[in-house]
Amino acid sequence: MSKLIQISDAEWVVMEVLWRAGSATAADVIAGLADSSDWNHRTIRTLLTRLVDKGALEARTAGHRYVYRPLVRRDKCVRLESRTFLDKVFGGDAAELLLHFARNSKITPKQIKRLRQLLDEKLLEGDSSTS
Amino acid sequence: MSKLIQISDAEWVVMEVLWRAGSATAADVIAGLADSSDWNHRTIRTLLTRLVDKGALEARTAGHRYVYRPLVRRDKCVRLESRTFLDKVFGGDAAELLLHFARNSKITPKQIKRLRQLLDEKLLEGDSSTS
DNA sequence: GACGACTGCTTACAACTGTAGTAACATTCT
DNA sequence: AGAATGTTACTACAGTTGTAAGCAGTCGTC
Repeated sequence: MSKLIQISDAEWVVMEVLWRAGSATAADVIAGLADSSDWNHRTIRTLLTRLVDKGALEARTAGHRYVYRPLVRRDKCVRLESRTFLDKVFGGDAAELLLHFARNSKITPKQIKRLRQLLDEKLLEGDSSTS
Repeated sequence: MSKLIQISDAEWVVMEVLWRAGSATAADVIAGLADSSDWNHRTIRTLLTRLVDKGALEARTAGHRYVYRPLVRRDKCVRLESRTFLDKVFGGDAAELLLHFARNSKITPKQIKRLRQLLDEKLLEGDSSTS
């Protein structure tokens, strides 16, 4: 029922700014991306408009300009993207995906331990004991 | 230097058949997808042609038709897709990605153990001891 | 040997993407 | 007030994607 919004790569970059900021004007977003991208400000405005069209953002009039605000939660989008990727590349097999990234990624010992801990918890959950 | 080939979702499905089969005619691929998809055979032929154009497949003439064969290795493509996805959605932070999938995926205890084992090995590798 | 099935070649076409440019009005600076 | 700047609305344009259709040659069958 809830809208499935397809956010393109370039749009995603813009969304990240909005997700972090909560809300922002076009100028804010442009400023926020000034360092990390070399997009023309027109490009960013176009992306904002498209995101509004898609329903990913709302554009609330404030004076003679808009304040944009996300209408979709980041984690929801992450989940959707993740699912799509998982299905496409790993045929839906999450364990395969995890093995792939565990093997091929640089992660610190600290992160490894954190991850192992999470896996341990997951093993326990699976047990019959805990309610 | 080696070509970076962008394989779309639909094309990926076709590639999977070819990666599994090693080589196949259009008819073979169409047959192979008959169950899992309801694409028109023309669609599949189009995808094959595009994949040849992209350099992902070679089309070797055999009689009056083609035998297709992958020119790119699956694991190379998996790596590329993975990298792209990782950068887009998790800002390149593999540990974040791993945590996400470890949390949100259904994986069997067996798979969890396998994964934990791999992480353990990775911890050891990281040590100063092994050459 | 004519006919229908199969094959490749060419074309279609709209939606989505990346990447802007123009027009027109608002605002701000001098 | 006039000029420079900012802002939205509309337009552009080629490349990719999903999803085929039409045409023409080939092959196997009746």
